[in-house]
Amino acid sequence: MKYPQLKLENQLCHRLYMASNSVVRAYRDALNELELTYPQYVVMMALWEEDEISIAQLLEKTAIDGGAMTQILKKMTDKSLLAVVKNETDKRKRVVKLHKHGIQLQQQAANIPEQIRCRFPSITQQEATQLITLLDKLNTDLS
Amino acid sequence: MKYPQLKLENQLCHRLYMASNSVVRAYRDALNELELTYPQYVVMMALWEEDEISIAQLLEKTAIDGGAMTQILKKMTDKSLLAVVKNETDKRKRVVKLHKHGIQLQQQAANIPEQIRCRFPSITQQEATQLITLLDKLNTDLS
DNA sequence: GCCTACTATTTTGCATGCAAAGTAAGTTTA
DNA sequence: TAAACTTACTTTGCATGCAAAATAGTAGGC
Repeated sequence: MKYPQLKLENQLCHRLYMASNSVVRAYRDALNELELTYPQYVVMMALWEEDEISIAQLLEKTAIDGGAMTQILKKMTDKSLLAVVKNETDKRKRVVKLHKHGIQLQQQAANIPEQIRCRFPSITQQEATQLITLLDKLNTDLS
Repeated sequence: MKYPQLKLENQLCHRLYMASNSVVRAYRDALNELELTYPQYVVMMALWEEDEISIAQLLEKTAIDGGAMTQILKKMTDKSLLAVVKNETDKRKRVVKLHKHGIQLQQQAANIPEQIRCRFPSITQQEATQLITLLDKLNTDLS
């Protein structure tokens, strides 16, 4: 082959692409029970950590696309998981606030991380930590 | 926090989600010059390695969704990068074959890997290899 | 050869991811 | 203070990713 650097086998990025898709797919069954998609689950995790934050803060924490976030919050509002309320101080800003149902969902979600963890038994705890460290480096470079 | 396992900070999967999106975004400028999207580029890489393979083989190599692949090949056909031809032996199968333009594009793509590599300077070559190894493990577990 | 099962691919409907344009409100500048 | 910016979101149009159903076409079992 003329250009070995173009072989799929040598592409770190293609590995990431596959891994990300596989992982999100792996969540599907567990999340279906909560009637959440993966991005919606990420939004919930962000809000369980800190409720009543602005949409900008939510975008920052989740790294979800802004355009998509509008739609995601709309759907989650329809499901009564949360509400998006105006900020009187600065009317451009909007604050996201969990509803009762959204708060209660945390308990049902508590066992999901463990469930997913079982899906990649070949990865040791040390390797998982290593992966996180390396991906954080990558994400810092690309942000 | 009641459930530390739900903290975003502890989510390997969220790191993957961010990294995959960031990396695909990083390709955009370089790929725009070739008028390719990232999945389309992956298809090209697969075909540059081995031309005239069936759609099933292409799906296997690229890990792209089957439903999406139909659309992707349609667009690439419109751009005269390739053709999808019937297999006379087994009429269910279809074979993907690069056109002249698609073959020539490889040369223009040759410098893309290097360009992308420059976007994450914090990652050493050794760490990149390590990442690939770990992601392969993960992908094997999830496949 | 006929019916059933299986395979390869496409289609459909929904949920993002993304760039770019649009909107509304707050801030800065001349 | 009015025009020019900037901020915080929302909207739009396009390209997937995904599950599930629909379409051929092929292979097996009787």
